[in-house]
Amino acid sequence: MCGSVDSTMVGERLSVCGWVAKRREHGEHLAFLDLRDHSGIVQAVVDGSVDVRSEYVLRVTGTVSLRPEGTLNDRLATGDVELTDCQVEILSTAEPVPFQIDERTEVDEQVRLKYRYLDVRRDRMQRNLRLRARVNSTLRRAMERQGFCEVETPLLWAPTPEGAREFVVPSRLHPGEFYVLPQSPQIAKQLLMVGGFDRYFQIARCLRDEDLRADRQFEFTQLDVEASFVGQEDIFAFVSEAVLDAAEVATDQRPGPIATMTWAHALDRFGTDKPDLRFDMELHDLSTHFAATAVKAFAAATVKALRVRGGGEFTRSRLDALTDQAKALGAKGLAWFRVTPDGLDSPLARFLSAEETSVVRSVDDAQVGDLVLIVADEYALACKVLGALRLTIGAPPVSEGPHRYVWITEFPLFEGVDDDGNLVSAHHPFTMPHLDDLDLIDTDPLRVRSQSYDLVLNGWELGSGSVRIHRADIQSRIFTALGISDEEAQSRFGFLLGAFKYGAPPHAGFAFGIDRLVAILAGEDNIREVIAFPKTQSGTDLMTSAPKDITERQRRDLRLKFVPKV
RNA sequence: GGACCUGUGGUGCAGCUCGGAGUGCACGCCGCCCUGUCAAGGCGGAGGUCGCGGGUUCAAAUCCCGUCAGGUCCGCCA
Repeated sequence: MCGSVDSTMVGERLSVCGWVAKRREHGEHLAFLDLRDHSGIVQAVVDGSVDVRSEYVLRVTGTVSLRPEGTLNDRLATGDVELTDCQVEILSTAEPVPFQIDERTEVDEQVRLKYRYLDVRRDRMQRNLRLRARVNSTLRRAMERQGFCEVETPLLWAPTPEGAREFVVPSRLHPGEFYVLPQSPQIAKQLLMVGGFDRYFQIARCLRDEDLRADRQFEFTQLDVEASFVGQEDIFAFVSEAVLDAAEVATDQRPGPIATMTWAHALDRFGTDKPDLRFDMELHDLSTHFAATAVKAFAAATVKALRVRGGGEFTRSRLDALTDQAKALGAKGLAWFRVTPDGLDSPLARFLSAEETSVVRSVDDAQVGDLVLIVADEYALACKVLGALRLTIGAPPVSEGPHRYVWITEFPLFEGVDDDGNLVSAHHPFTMPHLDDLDLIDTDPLRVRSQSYDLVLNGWELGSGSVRIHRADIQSRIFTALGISDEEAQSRFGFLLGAFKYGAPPHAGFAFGIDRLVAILAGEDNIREVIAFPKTQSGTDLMTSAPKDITERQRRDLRLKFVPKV
């Protein structure tokens, strides 16, 4: 390979294949070719008459030689040698490429995606995709070492109208009926538990027809895990082992044990269930100090504050931008206070009582030159808004700083109520409630904690899991709470409930997004950078032009008719 | 469904506030020169629907409206 030619091979006659990265001509009798493959670049010395251009594919047969004194290139791994007396065989010619296959200029992503096969020829994508391959194999080995068995599950599954929107696949043999592509192998893996595969895993493709984001594609890959006769702590141990192995492979450093934090703490201290722990800036609750305030802006259930070190320097326009962000997230406004030697500098300062001034003045040990931001609102909204401002102000780029993993535990079982007044599962309907909270299901359901958990890395949710319900009586109480009748439960999940009648072991599991893990390990802030052929934000593929029309014949077979939007 | 940012030779940018001839820079491409370069160098050259449509104006890359594409985010993602 190009990159592995070195001085130990001097004198050897060898053939290397690769692409012409660069040609440097020096007249009739001398030219240098940089021959590139994924391993690196090697220089071949050829006659000036050799007519090759950038990105031609060559087989160069030459003698490995030490470069003459004074011509070594220490910026090239193979810079002390070169190939001489070369025979050049052109395996393929190439037209000028739409962008250069090097790292010198950032190319617009639209162009990169259209010519993705050229983009992946570049070093960045080579590195990222090869890192991903190593992470995959590391995860697989870690799971096998821990006694897990890899089982594949179907891509063509039955519709379960619950949760994420599914991709639908029309059936040819059963016109008018449909398969769906799985949002995750959730139910399949629980059936495998019933089937006696007490330790299952799979590197599984999941598909969700929801809007795309920097960290979300229609199709993504999860390390999917489920085990019987185990609890939350066991799952943490299994998954931590795999994740830390992968991190070690990627960074040559094994992170320490992964800490845990309850959902309630994460929300309270960081304003989110996926805290970025690379920096401190915690939220502080001032509600009790403002319980009887005369300041209208602070008359709310919750008053939360964030101290910004050095934020006294923020310009008025930056404060306005933060205020706009707060409002966009639903806050009525954003109160800011500059801490100065003379007290608080703020439009609201003169309305505060002496005691309130002193509370604000000393939030989180604020010093002169700091800024204090305050949001007063319902608890959840105040947390969400200040949590977002915390990230805007303090979060380093994804590619910077340490990797801070954390387990978030004790999520609420229900996250709210839908339009019909029924409770909605926070995770999924098979999540085991916290056993201490069973009695709250009927009396105060929103306070029921669940035995579910997330794994978070640098503010990104890597994945989630839970202890599952294996007892019919508890499952039935949950369905009742969710407003799912017996009949409905039977028609939606009948095969699972049926399976549970024949000896369901207690089980628990987890699944995390490999795309997201690899992106962060690669220092990328976007999972498209670790996916060979990703979709755009509007779900198109700029290379293949998918989605596209199908043929009349295909439509006929499927008995599909397109109804235009009116 | 919504907010914001971006769109100028093949690529990356500048030009846009404050309208005045498609102006400039770097890379690439083509031709010629060059026997030790490696971001090679020198000389010359080609290459444009300023995303698209409309409007304002004597005049639009520039201002206004609409639209398309890409991105970031909100909603959405059990």
